[in-house]
Amino acid sequence: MLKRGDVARQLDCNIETVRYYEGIGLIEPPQRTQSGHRIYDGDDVARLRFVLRLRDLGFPLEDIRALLATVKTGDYACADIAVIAEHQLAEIRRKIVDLRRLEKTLMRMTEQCHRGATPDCAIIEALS
Amino acid sequence: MLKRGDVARQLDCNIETVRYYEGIGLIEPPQRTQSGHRIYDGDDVARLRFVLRLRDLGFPLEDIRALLATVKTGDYACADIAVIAEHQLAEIRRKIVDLRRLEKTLMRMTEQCHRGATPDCAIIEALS
DNA sequence: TTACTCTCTGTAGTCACTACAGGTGCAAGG
DNA sequence: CCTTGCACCTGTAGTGACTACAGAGAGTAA
Repeated sequence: MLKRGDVARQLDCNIETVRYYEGIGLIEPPQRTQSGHRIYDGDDVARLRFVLRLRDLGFPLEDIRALLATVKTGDYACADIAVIAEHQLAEIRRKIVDLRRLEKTLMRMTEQCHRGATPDCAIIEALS
Repeated sequence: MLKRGDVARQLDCNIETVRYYEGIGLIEPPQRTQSGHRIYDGDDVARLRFVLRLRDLGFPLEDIRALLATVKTGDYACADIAVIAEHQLAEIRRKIVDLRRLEKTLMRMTEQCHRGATPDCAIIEALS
């Protein structure tokens, strides 16, 4: 039986994030002590870890919520999950493509720069 | 002389963004008509385009603000600009590395999945 | 004149947290 | 037993970079 701070330490997330996820209904409210302190059992921790792993894979919280709901019913096909995961994979690849384009542009710009002590800068030129 | 909507169309940005940038002091307030409508001249548009290009390169607005202030004084060395640009380049590369790691993880997970009609899913397994 | 579009203002909502203020609970040291 | 200090409780506000909306005034074409 862990308290909120213990859980946060164990899963390496911010203590406030745990309360936030409960507030928006992403995880179930845990048991409380008589004085009102939250106490988390092994299942609570496992469910939060599941959420955090998806988050760390870049899934938006709404997608995580939907995935949780699907998994909870048990009424889903493995193929459905694969579709969701591949959608997320496509999102990530799109972002990589975007960033690589930015990287190229910035690289070209910095290469042009003679790094002088005067304000006639190729970078500023390129932006104007 | 263009109105706000014209500027937004010309620079392909949201009309509200123009007002927002004025509100946070990122661009100077333009002239107004007698009735209070904003009117933008060529210089106004050029300055906004400069800001939008930096934004599209992923610079945070605060960095753009600082860059604008520096360029405005004219008292800067080309080398300083190069440092800022290379810092941003490093940021972008860091993000690419992060995303490529996520991509690999998700790829491995989806490859494991047999895409069946039952709920015994390798992806869910991997997350639990 | 009427109808329609554009602009004006201020404010609230988005996402995913994060930080803070002001108060209670709990556990260990003296 | 008392105090000290940390962990926890609640609600709320702030972050970044917009985006959307409500309600009112301005401009234009038929």
